[in-house]
Amino acid sequence: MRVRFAPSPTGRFHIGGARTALYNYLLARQTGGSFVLRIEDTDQKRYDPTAQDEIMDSLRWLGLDWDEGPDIGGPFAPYKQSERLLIYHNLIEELIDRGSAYYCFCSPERLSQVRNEQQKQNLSPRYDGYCRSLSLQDARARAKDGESHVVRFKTPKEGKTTGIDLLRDPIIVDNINIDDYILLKSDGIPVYHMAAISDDHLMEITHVFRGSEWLPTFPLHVLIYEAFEWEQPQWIHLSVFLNPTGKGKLSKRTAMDPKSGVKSVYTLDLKELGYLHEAVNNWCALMGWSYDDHTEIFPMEDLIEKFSLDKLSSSPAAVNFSKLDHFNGIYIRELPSQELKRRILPFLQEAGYRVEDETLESIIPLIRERIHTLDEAVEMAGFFFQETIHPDPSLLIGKDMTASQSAFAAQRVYEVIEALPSMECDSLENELRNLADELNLKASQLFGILRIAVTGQSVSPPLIESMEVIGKSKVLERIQEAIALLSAQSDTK
RNA sequence: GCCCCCAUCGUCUAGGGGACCAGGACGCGGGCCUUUCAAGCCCAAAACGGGGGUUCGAAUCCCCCUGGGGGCACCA
Repeated sequence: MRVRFAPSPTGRFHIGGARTALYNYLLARQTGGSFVLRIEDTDQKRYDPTAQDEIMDSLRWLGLDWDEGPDIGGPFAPYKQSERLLIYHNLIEELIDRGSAYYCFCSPERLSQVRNEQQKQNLSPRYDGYCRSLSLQDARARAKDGESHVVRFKTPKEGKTTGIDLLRDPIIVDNINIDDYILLKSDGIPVYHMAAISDDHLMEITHVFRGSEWLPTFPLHVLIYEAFEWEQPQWIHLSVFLNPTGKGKLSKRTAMDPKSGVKSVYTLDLKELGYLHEAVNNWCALMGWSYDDHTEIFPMEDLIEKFSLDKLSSSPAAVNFSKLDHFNGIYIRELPSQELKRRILPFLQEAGYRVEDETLESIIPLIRERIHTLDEAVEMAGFFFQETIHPDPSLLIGKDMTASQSAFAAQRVYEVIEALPSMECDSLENELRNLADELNLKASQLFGILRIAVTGQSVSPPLIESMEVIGKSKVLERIQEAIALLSAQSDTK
């Protein structure tokens, strides 16, 4: 089995592409086949020189390594279409010789004029066949003379064409509805219809995954295969991703709207947002594919083992980022500590913290259940690394307490901790609970004051364990500061 | 306008004529646990778009309608 992922380097790499690449990869790895990366850069106008790197970086991040591609070569090199122009030219010559394609000298102006008139009459815009019956000899001569021209496919005017897609019923279209599409542009570069079809054949691709936006031109592609008398691959047209509401194709516009819940549609952004590639793969896989009526967690090995074409869905899927968050939380909780540490580190460093390995190591168990994305570690655990924190003074006042009562409690905590031989958390907790009893406070009242004093946050990792990590002197320092802040407040209660 | 595709809870989905007064998951609501927040556990609400057929029997098959999506470039 040979599959290929064939993106165009025209912009940023989005999650729809990630899913298509994933399915290709899964099939290749499951069957021991080959996964080919091919760059379809036949559009010189939309070409983005940074795009190929982003495609490859994204695939690498996701762990979707390819067996043949522009960077590593392979038996069917080159893998960039711009480097295969000669191949297409020869094939187009062959197609002309076979009577399935013809030169067309119509100017863009004439073409748009024809289109306009057709639209005015409510007809489908279609090439009117002006050059279709030019004598081949004359046309060749004109082309050789340098007259600007394209080459068009000579679509049969009668009959029907049937496309077989693995996910749906046969798609049968009247040939009269298929345009004489341009195969070769006047700049000598082929369009997708020519290049992709040729390469899939030449590279011996057995299964083609592509977006459902190709369904309308699917019959044309079948016709091209027939014209060359080539054997067709298995076709799988994947449905598009929809906006979270299920209305409209997922777009970067949606991602701009915070209400949509769409953090970004770009794969590499997801990495920056603190998502694990394991979760992204799992999430993508399940939009359009399912295994059974209850299994949802599929690490890559399981995906490779269990993926199957017959469980693919043909209906479009709305993306749901809260589900991604859910998956991400699960994978974060299951990641080995060393690995989680390694992945969180860059986010803390990015936030400007100097992170000692040992500190981070002891923090991991305190935060791993509390974060859904890696970047949340910054917010959750920043206080461990800050030299000083700046708690909101009003939050330092305990529940149903006055400022001076709170200050007194804090003072007593200070004394208790100062007297303690170590910050070992079992004994620390014991001491503090005893103190709460002694002060006639609920544990939650005392811990509340302390939490704000030590972490600066009303939501934090477990307090006692956090204090143990922060260390005695720094904890005492922060309590001291809290007492000062409390003493400066009047008892308004 | 023309062509093509799709249709089960808000969302992702299971379902392949009787096993379905439709199952799982996210989210939402409630509860338990609890030093906050999570995590975990438990409970609840929530769907077969409509109409015709076929059949003893339809979420499942067929047709129509509706809705949604995609396409109609010298883009992919």
